[in-house]
Amino acid sequence: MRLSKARRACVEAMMKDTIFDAAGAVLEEQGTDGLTMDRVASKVGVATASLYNYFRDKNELLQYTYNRMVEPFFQAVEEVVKANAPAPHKLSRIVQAALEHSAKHKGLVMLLARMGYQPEIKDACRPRFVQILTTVFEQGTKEGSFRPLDATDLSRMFLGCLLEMFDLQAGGAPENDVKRFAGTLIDAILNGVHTRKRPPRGEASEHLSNP
Amino acid sequence: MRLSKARRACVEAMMKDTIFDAAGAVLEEQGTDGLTMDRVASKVGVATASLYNYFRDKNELLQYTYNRMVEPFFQAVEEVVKANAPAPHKLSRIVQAALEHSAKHKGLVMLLARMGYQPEIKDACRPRFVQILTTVFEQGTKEGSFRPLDATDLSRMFLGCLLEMFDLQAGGAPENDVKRFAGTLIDAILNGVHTRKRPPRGEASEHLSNP
Amino acid sequence: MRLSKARRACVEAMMKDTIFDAAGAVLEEQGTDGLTMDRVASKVGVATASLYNYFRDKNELLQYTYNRMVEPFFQAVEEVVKANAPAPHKLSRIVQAALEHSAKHKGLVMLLARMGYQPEIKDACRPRFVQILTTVFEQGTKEGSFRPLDATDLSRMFLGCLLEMFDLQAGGAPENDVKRFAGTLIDAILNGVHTRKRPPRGEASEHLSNP
Amino acid sequence: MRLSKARRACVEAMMKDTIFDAAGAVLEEQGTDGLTMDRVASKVGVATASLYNYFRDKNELLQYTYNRMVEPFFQAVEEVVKANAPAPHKLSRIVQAALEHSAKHKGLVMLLARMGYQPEIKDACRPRFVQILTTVFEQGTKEGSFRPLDATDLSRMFLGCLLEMFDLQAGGAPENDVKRFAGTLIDAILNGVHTRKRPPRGEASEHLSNP
DNA sequence: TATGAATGAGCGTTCATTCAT
DNA sequence: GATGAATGAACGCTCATTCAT
Repeated sequence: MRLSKARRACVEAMMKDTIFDAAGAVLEEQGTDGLTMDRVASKVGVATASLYNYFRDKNELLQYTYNRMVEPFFQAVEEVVKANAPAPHKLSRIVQAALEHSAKHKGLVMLLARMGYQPEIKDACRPRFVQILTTVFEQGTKEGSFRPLDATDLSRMFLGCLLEMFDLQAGGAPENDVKRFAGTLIDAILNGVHTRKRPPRGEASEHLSNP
Repeated sequence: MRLSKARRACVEAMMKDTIFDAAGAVLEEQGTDGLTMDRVASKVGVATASLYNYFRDKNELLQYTYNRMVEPFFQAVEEVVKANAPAPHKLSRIVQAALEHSAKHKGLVMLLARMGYQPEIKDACRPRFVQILTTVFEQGTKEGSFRPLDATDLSRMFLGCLLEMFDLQAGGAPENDVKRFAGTLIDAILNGVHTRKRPPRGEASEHLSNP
Repeated sequence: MRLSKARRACVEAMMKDTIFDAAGAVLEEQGTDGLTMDRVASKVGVATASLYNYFRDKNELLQYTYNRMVEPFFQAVEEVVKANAPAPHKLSRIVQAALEHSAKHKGLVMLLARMGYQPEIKDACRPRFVQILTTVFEQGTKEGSFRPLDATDLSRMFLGCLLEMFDLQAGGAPENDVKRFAGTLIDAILNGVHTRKRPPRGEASEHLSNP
Repeated sequence: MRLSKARRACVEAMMKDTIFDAAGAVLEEQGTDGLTMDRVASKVGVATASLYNYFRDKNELLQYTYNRMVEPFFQAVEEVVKANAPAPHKLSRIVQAALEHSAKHKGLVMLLARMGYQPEIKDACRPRFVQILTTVFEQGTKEGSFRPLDATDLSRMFLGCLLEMFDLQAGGAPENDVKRFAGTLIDAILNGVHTRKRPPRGEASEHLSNP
């Protein structure tokens, strides 16, 4: 009986696994809008109603799926962040992690590329990712290697750039293009696009005057 | 008969205008997902079926609407680009234009914030915008004020950052936050986040080594 | 064009008629719980979705159907009530009207027999009917032919008895039984069940003492 | 083995008890339509499937539940009926019993108020109650205190009136209104609504002439 | 006996699209 | 060209019931 309970939980977890896989597959094949309960169920090989034994409603299934799909990537990123390394290095490691994970899972890419617009995905992924990135930018500022810009703003920018990278990948761009983009991204974010003779001093404000 | 033909075209254009306005209004009121043919038609004051006299299907209507909706913004951007000014200046002017236009038209923001994921919107807006930006980055490189990075990559990055700005706005962030983000964006893109003692030289590549 | 508009309205009204008939038929055959949109549509011979061109949702269709179903009966009752006649006479005329209408329309009977419990039906029918009856009882009291009892209470009682009569009919009781019930009902309500030697004087209160 | 059989029966009876309680609770909380097998099972604390070891199907469970729920009320009524008292007195005692029991158990009221329409409830409760009432009216006639009207018809009328009282209660009417209704009910049924100078003699028949 | 799991049948509703007039 | 009407194909979700363990 004690064992039985554990086994039940295990079986349930496995079923959730299966559903997750199916949802991922449907996501890859049909896109975010094509992710219907019917399709997931049919991919799993069960009746649609059965899904409701594991998830209260579609939204719960989505949350779970999205979370699990990005979880490995987020863990990789968090590992990078926790490591003992200078902030700039961490940034490029994060880009690299993104590159690796998205190369493996097309679904993840489609998901992240759409992180910007679907409420369910945003709620599931965005705040966490922004926060992770923020710690890196704050670290960089503390270290003295980053200028004292708003860390949240920088995180969002960085996220926006990463999403573009995912979009590039989702659009079927050749691997080399994506890698080059990753390189440009890191370089530009860290060093700026300006050619530089001397350190900058509030140059931006002279460009962006208020109307 | 020739005249009649012209008049036909004129009337058709006017009707398209009206439909466009209606679609914009629906977009603002109901959001991207609420943009149904029924609602557009009812906003126009015609029968739903009538829309199909002007657009083959919903997608065509969307393409048209999205294109026209971003047109003023794109024109403003293109004006900036055509002007005689250094590239860095143009970039901040573009951000400013984005800020102004999105402040005026809620629909535009919702639209652009979703440029990242909806195929219809992407197809309608993205290539053109990327191309416009590319000319600016290429100009900067020619001028010698920008480092010789891949202009397309930079454009995408910049676009990604702008989309984040739109998302911020679409999410209801206070105006000040959005403006601060705009400032950070320009500053970071131009000057990089690094504190700098000496000019950079391929520093990124040492961070982003291939696995 | 003017004509066309009128014709449109007419056609729509006819369709509502048809739907009404179908709903009535389904009601008779399948009962209140069996009254689904699918069944109504299939009875009409149109697609389920088509019903939504005439009614916003199921509830609206129900309201309309219920109202129209009881309307002839209510009108007959109201005619009785408006007539120049003593209240007791009106009561028996109302019973008679109920008898006649329910004999014709089995659906009406099922409907009214269930007036007591389904919110949609209650809302559609009950208040109006109670109010009509109330005026009769008030008239009786004013005339001096009815004792000064609470008119609303009496209306409810009377309604309760009528519903029983409908239930009898809905249950398939032979016509004679129903007629006998009608007679008993009127007799008992008007004269009471007590054998009487002397006029009553608050006799009820001595029976119904508060706990 | 004989003992085991008895114990089995006992355990089964206890389980039925528990299910009954749960069903009653669900009924009170969720209403007649909310009475699903899932909810009952979860209230009991067993799996839904387990309910089917005690009841063949939902209907059987409902029959059992409804019967047991009204049992105390019916017993009180039967006690009144069996007592040595004049029929009129018994009627008001029955109303009083109804008042008391329904005041205690919201579920009972919801149940009885719907006795008029739900087949399961009707089958479970109605025939028995009508029969009980019939004996009272027959007694009254034998005693000479009731006029020789059809006892079954009177029972149905009386039942109809009681259901209205329950409906009043179920609708949330203030206690005073319900009590007043009870008083009016007894008074009107016993003495009629007519003001009376002389004993009635088949007056109703002159009102209700056949068409 | 108890139950976790599965499921078929059904429901109300939405929406892009078509077609005869 | 305009449109009222119709519709098929989905979709998310519920629930009584079954069955292997």
